Amino acid sequence: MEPTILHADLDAFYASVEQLLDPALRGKPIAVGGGVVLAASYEARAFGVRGGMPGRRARELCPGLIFVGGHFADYQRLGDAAIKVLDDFTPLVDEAFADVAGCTHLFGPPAEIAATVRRRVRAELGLPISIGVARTKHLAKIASQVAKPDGLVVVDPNTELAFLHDLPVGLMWGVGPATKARLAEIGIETIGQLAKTHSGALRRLLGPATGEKLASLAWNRDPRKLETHRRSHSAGAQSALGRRPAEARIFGPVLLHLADRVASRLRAKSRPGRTVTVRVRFADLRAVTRSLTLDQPISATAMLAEIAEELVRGVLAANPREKTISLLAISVSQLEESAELQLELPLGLADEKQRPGSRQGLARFGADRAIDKIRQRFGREAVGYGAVALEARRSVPDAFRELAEKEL
DNA sequence: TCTGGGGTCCTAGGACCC
DNA sequence: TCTGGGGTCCTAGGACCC
Repeated sequence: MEPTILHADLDAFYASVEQLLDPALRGKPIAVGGGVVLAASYEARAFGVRGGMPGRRARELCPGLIFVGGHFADYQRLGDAAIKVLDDFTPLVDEAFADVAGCTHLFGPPAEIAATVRRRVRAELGLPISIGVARTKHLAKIASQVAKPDGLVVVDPNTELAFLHDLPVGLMWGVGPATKARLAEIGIETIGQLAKTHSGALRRLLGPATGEKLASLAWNRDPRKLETHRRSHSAGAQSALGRRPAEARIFGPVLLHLADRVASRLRAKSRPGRTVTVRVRFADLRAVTRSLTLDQPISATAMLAEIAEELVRGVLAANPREKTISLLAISVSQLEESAELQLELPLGLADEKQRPGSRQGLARFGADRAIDKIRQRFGREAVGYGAVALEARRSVPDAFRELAEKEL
């Protein structure tokens, strides 16, 4: 069987865009971000600079490092444009994967299609992109990592295991820092060593699900298909706060802003949810979550904010020694597939704690609808809750947040 | 002057029902 | 009355991915 699955990955994406926009940055070590590195150019990576690293640490590693602000709208535009190039070949596109099995009669063998995609992205967008081609998603993904930077790797179906087994386990799907460390403890560094380990031992070491999954991935027996229409199961928002007192005057406005972000997305897609989860991170980065599942789904901003605030108060009451918070998050899950107008009414609170009178409920529903409409016409910033107080403290622009949002 | 933001999946214990 | 088992839902925490 021919390898027909492509995985395309833009190299050091944000950093490459910055070097595209400003030729003076080309060939130089740059980092996108400030307090934390969101992306580093290959020149910076050579010094050990990595995404997610505190800016200060990055500067220590690479004294000449240039920080750039971040053109988030351009990342969005160019990322979409790259996916669009894949779309020109096949409708079977799932994130950065594409299955070209059905279009080789039009465009030639997969390797040729991959080469064309790379040429076009370079010519039309000015960006380097690496592509892996294989029979399975997992192998294609690994091949694209091996192809970096700016390369193409096609995995011959006859030598799949030979290709896979020489590589480090860290390249596998599902192997992050924790699993990698656990495997290292029993002497496993390569995918080949993992493959030769008894699956019972893996299950005991990593749990039944992870053990089973890694064993099947290591033997390339993971027939996962491309999914073109996945729906989200949750929607959330979070905000890092630095170090702030754990007081209502601080967390109240933040929660209102987060609730607004989440609830307006739920309303836009008519997908209210039943479970509200908050996450509170303390000064020492220890995080605690607390959740509540309602009888009825909700998508009203004020309702979500009130429930979230109750949950946060519960967390703080249970951790009386914590006086400082460093992050707050709200997530809504158990999303309903469809929402009639009825369900939008905030009558969902199951218990006696706070059931808003129906007049108040209707008024709030009207307020949400009015805000949604104004934003549709004039943009997100035109009107909102508590946004003014937050503007100065926000560590990351909303444009960056929107980049990470998935379609609900 | 230590660590961004939006998601998914897995695990494990307890409640509750049959 | 005591004991056993399975299924489902909820909650909390952790690991991982993009």
